[in-house]
Amino acid sequence: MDLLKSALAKISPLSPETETAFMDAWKTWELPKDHPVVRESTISDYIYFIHKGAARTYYIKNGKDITEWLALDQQFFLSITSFFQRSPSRLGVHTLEPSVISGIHYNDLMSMADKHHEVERLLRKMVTGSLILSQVRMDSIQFETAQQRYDRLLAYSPEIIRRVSLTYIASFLGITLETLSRIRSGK
Amino acid sequence: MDLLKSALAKISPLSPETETAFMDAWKTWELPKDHPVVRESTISDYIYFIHKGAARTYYIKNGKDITEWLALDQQFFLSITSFFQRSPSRLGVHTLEPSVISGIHYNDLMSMADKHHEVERLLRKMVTGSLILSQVRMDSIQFETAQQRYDRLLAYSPEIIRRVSLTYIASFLGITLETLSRIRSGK
DNA sequence: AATAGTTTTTGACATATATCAACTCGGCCT
DNA sequence: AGGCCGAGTTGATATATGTCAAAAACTATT
Repeated sequence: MDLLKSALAKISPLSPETETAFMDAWKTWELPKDHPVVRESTISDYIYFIHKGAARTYYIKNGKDITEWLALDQQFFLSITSFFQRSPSRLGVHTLEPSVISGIHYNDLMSMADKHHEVERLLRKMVTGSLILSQVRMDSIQFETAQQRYDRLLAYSPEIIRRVSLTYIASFLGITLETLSRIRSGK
Repeated sequence: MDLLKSALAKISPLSPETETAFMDAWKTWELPKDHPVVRESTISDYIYFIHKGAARTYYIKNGKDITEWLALDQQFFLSITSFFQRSPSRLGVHTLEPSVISGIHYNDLMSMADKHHEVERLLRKMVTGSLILSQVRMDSIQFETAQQRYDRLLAYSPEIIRRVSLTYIASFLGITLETLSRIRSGK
């Protein structure tokens, strides 16, 4: 729980009382490799935090499996549209390694945000961070070549390249496995 | 000011006292056509609301003028990364029509969000809405063809196509003017 | 109405990346 | 150890969209 606490504290500090109450709302699961976390076509009710391990957010687009997000140790992840719009998402999530994952349910988070201004602020900052990331990623997809996107990932998160299979990385970067392979071999 | 009030109320209601205080923090400008709103390479200090008119958010990427966002009547707009990260942005904004625009300064917004839980909640919901939009747009850029993106814009906001020049629409859709022209002529 | 200026269209060609298909590599199982 | 299976590589070809250049269609101004 300490990793989660300190990850949250980095985003926005909570008073001791609020923190205690807030931490109580999180549940924790220990999952083996290749285990589902969120089933496709359901409403994704949780924001997750991965203490240790790796998880992949994906969906099927035109019969193809697309990696939407890759989360390694100490990262948060969620199905944004499903969670906030309370609508079933095409998104699924599964572990890529044995992982320890915590999650907080939408209802619990919202009622805490309602009760505690500090939690509302924390949530606002988390969402803002996500939004900035989303903008950067959009820019990258729209204007950078496949090579540049790969280089950016390598710089930003070499861990991903070390721990995740190329098939998943390719669709995460929005390119095919073949193109990624050619990029890595240097043309 | 009523348009702004009701746009805000639609996102998250404020108590009468908070609303009064909050509305006071907004400034309003009346601008002619083709007038700058935010200069490039400065920190964008405001979240804007356009009562009536049209504005374009743009930046220069590799010597090209790229439209980042188009806002018509009753929409909010801002330079997300610059505003929240407090960093100079490459982003500029200018009017495309004679417009009435209001804005709230970062410092004022943040101090109000600090003081009033309700404002914090409003801000959180605005950011969440932006995030969802950003996700949808990313998905569109990554997986839809130019034709599909144009069709989507036509369905979602025919006003934009009626009032904004094709040059700007093209870069907003992430395609060239020539490609857009061919799409419109039906191949 | 004529001119000048901008915006849009059209055409020929270039290019990054996708697609399809075959081959290779490396780990895993009995 | 041999063989199998999924993952990754390599090659040939296809395609959507970009680039460059010129023509045409609007718009505004005198």
